[in-house]
Amino acid sequence: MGRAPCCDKDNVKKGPWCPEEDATLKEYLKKHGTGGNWIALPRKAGLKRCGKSCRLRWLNYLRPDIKRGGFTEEDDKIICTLYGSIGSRWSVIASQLPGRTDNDIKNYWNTKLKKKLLPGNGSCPKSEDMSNETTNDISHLNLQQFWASIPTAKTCDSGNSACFDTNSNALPYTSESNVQNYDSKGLVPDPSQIISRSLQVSGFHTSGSGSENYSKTSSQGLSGLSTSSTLALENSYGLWSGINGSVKEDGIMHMDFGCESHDDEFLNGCLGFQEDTRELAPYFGNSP
DNA sequence: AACCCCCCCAACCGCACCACC
DNA sequence: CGGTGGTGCGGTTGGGGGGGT
Repeated sequence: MGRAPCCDKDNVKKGPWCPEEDATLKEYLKKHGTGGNWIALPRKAGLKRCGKSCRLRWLNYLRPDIKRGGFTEEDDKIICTLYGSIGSRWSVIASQLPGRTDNDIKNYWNTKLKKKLLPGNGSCPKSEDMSNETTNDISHLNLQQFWASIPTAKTCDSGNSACFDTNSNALPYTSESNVQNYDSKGLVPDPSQIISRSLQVSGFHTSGSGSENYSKTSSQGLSGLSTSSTLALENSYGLWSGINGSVKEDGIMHMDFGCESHDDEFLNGCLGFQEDTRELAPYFGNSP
């Protein structure tokens, strides 16, 4: 038996909002706020709308600080980079673009950016474009917020390490095969390639000998770093922009973010593919 | 001018998660 | 600890507008 609907669907208006409804909702929220209950809000405000609909209308359209249209190249890059890292987690991506809504970004991606990413089309920031900007400079992003959004860690059976359950969408790294098309600096030309069960990363520069690696779990925060933990990104795409890296004796591929931290050195981290856990692991620690 | 097609985006839907009891 | 209600999120849809013929 399914759960009860959130509202009486027969008695709520659906479809486009009229200016009067917008005004009513705005006026009510201005006077009373949400009162912590969107479900009850339309009744109190005298609107024949579902609470969810009111919430959506406010968040995506009526909110005063909203920014509409006019995506810049910089916005494109941020969206592309984050989509490559975390997939379609629009709310997280939106959190990096003040004034943008997840719905707006989702629409923008589906109608514009996705097309740019198709092979042979690309004007979305590709490897060459982005490599001109030293390394992938995403230092302006709120990385603490970004990583905090990644799902809760679970323990996995690889010694004392913790890994993140990716619900099958982890990058399919396998140790037994090794032919894939990741570019050290740019987009994977066709995301569907990631489905193949092999991986080869090329074009990395050599770095110094290994040092202790650090990683974080989403519940730890950057201050609670521990050794030997791994993190699998919940995504199915590879989009590595300007990342440098190297494979070292320990079987871990160390990939330098090139991120600069505003407040703490840990953000000079690296990404690693760890053989024993078969997980993509971003390590936060001193770059090797 | 009329028709058609395509694109954009606002809005809906259903599910997952979380807090509370 | 399980049930319930509210919230948040991502996928999808469909109406409307604009451009092309």
